[in-house]
Amino acid sequence: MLSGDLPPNQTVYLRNINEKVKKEELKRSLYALCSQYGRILDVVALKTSKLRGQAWVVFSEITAATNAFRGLQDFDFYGKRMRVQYAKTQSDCLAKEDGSYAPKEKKRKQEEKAAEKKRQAEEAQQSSPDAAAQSNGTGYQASRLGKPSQEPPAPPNNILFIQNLPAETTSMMLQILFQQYPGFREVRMIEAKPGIAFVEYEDDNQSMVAMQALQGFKITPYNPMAISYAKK
DNA sequence: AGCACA
Repeated sequence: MLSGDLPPNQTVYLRNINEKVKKEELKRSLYALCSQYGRILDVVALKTSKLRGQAWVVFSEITAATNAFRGLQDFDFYGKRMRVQYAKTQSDCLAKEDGSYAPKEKKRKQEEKAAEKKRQAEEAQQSSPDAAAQSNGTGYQASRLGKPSQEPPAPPNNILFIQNLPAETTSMMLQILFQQYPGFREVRMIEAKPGIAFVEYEDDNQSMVAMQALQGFKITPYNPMAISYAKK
């Protein structure tokens, strides 16, 4: 009897994750990696002593979870072989959808405290007169894809040029995605130029395969990546 | 290995 054979669940439980990865980066990398298998509703990761090295990824469809279960078994993630199981229970974000969510007694007090804190923070916001003016209301900056260029796109070659990446993107996150395709060599990012990256493959065919696979791929819900060939 | 929902 293997420990891993729980019944299928919309949520996959991941373990044997490199514990050095920071929580926010971990969530983003998992979001990026797991989005290949379907729409993700939530990623949960905690770094408490009992829960570090583990994460839950909640899919909108059980079939997506099943594909992730198969596709990511033993996936090399930050240098460790990730293990995938189905979650034992339903995720809260799904219970909230179908109305069956009942907060656990344990947490009630903490939540009340958090709500109180939030209220106070909002009050503080309102007393700052130009807080609203600093935001464009969309929650993120207008994307800077650069001026529509007159020049024709660069011809196919072994280096991909990636644009429209969210500012939080790290080269490790891109490596996790792009190294899944054969011939991967390296990711290069430029400190002074957020939102773009170069990904090199051994040859033109391999870069094309990766481009087709990841064109428009969303690392976060609002940033479909735009992949073209690098100018040489 | 460890199954949560900061």
